[in-house]
Amino acid sequence: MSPRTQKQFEVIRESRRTQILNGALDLFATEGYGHCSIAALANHLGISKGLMYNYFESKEQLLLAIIERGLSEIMDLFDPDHDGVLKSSELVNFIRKVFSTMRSDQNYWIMFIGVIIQPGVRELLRDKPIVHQMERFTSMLRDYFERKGFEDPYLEVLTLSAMIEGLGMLLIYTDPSIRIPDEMIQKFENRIVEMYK
Amino acid sequence: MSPRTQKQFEVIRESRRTQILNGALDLFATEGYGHCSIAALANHLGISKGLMYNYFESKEQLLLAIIERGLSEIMDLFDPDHDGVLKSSELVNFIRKVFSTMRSDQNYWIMFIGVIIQPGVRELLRDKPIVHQMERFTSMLRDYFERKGFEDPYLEVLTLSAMIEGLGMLLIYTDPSIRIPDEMIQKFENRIVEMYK
Amino acid sequence: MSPRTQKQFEVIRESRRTQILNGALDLFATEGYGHCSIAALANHLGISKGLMYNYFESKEQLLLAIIERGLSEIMDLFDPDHDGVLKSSELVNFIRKVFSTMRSDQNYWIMFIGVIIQPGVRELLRDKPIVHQMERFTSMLRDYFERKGFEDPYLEVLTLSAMIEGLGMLLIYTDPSIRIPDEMIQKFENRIVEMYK
Amino acid sequence: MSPRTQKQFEVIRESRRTQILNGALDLFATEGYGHCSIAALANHLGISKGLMYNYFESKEQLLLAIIERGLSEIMDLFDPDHDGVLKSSELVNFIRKVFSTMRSDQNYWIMFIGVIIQPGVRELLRDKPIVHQMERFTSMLRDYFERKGFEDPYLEVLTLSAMIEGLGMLLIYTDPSIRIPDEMIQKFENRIVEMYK
DNA sequence: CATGAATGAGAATTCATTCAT
DNA sequence: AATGAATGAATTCTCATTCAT
Repeated sequence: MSPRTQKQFEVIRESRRTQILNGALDLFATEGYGHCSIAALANHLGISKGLMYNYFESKEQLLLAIIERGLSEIMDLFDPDHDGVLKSSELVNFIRKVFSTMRSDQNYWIMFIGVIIQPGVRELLRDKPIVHQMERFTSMLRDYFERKGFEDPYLEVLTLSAMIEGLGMLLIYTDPSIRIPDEMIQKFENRIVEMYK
Repeated sequence: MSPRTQKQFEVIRESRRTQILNGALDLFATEGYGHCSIAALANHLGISKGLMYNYFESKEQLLLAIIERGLSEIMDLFDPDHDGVLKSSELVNFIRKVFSTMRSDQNYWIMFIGVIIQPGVRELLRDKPIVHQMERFTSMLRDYFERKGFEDPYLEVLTLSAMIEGLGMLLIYTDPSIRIPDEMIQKFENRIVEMYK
Repeated sequence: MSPRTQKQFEVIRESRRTQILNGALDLFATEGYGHCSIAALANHLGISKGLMYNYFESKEQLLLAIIERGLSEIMDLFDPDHDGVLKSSELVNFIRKVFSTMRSDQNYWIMFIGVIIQPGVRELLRDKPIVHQMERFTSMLRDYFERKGFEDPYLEVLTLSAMIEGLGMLLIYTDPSIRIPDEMIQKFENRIVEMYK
Repeated sequence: MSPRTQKQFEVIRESRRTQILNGALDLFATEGYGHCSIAALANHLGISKGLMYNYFESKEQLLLAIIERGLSEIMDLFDPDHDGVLKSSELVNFIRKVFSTMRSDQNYWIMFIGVIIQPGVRELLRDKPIVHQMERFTSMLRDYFERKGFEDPYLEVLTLSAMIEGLGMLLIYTDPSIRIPDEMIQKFENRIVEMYK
């Protein structure tokens, strides 16, 4: 009967926030951000429409939160010891993890890519801390290729990034009925690892 | 003022259709398909809302027409002599043209990719003739790599496709203020040409 | 069967606009701006909800348009020959007309006063041409009292304005069951006319 | 830490109630009753939304309490010895106090007038004791003018009331940048006092 | 062929109020 | 007494589409 403590409220908020974030990712990924209404989201989550606005300012801010969290998760796969220097094993590990994630969470990637290239989304992201982390990603990669003795490190950054992104795209719009076989993805992954390990 | 002939009507219709298609691509690319209303489109084109429906069944069908035309244009870069066999010079030409288009029409690519990965769009495209052409593209490429003696032709199809798509993605979401330099894109292009010519 | 001309469309728009303006004034006055929904307004007018947005950007802009039109009408009672100089007969006429309007359109005044003193409304009105006209009103009145030889013309502007406004207020919140008798309003009106004719 | 006595509880409740009343007046006056949410109010007060409902049945009842308190305060300026008879000095005092309050608490008047003329508010007030007090105010004033030998006492009630209300209105909607000078208000006040002292 | 007024089905959002703790 | 998460009804606003002219 005693009132909830500050702590209790925080726990409730945090878990609810996560629940909404996950549910929204789910729905946005399968139905598309544009076609998914707040009503549908609330329904999917079993909560009221209003509650979402208790946690996020708008549908757009909710999307932004999803993107930020997603990018953070990718960045966390990178430079796990946070020493600012990329080791060969760390890069290999990163590549392997990214590929396995792409294989297992395709809907996630569809939504993710579909969303981050929307006009307007980049503007929303600008000045978010996550963007600076991504720049750090690029520069660490460049240093790595420099140390490895590649002739044009930046070209390699470009090549590696493009190959990863590109496979993501292929996975997305290749017709499900003629799915790219998993062992082919493995080969592709191995090729990249061989090139840059 | 003699009445227009059948022929004249067709010319008028065709040019109007093209005008709408171009204007819609413009606007969808810069504003995003979802954020762009028919009213805004009509305004942008200097025509009435009703007229659009005179040429396209719905906003969705308009989008579809844009995509089909876009894919056709890409396919037309390919196998120009339509003999079903890809020559080395044809492939090189194709790669060069794709890259130069990507450099000059970035908004087009942003919209294009943003649109084709929307959930629902792939369903719309299914069974459209253009999709069969794209499958033809893949199989011709595979044949080409086979003739060239590559160990795993399909892996090369994957690699080439991924590298092109991937660069497209990078161009799209790289912050404009730190644009990828054109000579770097050239180097990347050259690398691909060297790999597969 | 021929398409409507530009002129025809203008006629339609103007008459519709007026209809909406009148209906909204009606409803805002009797129900109160805050308690009157767009749905109720559309219903009252026998039009769709959406149509109102075809004519006014928002509920707030509709309100603004009502106020502007209302103020214009009052200003039009003033200085009818537009020579910038107020004649005694013109002032008397103005006072008489204002009082008769207040008597006959009480709901209008209730809404009008209720609305123009809302926080935020003054900001909306700022820079509208009508405000400049109102300043012209004050300065013409002051000139008039100066010519008439009043010791402190501005004090008379204040007194006259306050008496008119004040009666408006009294009419508004006096309990309808003990209505101020019309002949009392007449006496009040005569007193003002005597003071300033 | 002995348990609080009944008395202590009452003191706490009363001070909380006053705090809420003052804060609500503040916010309603500056933001407008309609635009001010309970959440905003709670935030402004540093209390929870729920607590407000512990003291007032609803937002509407809170508004009513503010109005009643405000009217009471004005009435208390009147007939201070509660003998039911208005003395000349009492009337002068009343006028002086009303004017000084209007000068110092303009936001209060803006909200107050803005609120009491809302459609629906008069209905809320009906049958409240405060309304009877206001009628008593009118009748005492009338008696006063009768004793003073005015030809038409009710006309003077009307005139005095209108002049006070009217100045209130002028203060409210006169553009702040061209504020009515305080000495002009003084002159206006003196004029009224001279008329009716 | 061309127009734009009109519709109406939803969409996002707000917010007074409740209630478990 | 006090909290704030949760609700849900109401509200503003959007926009693809129709249709009379």
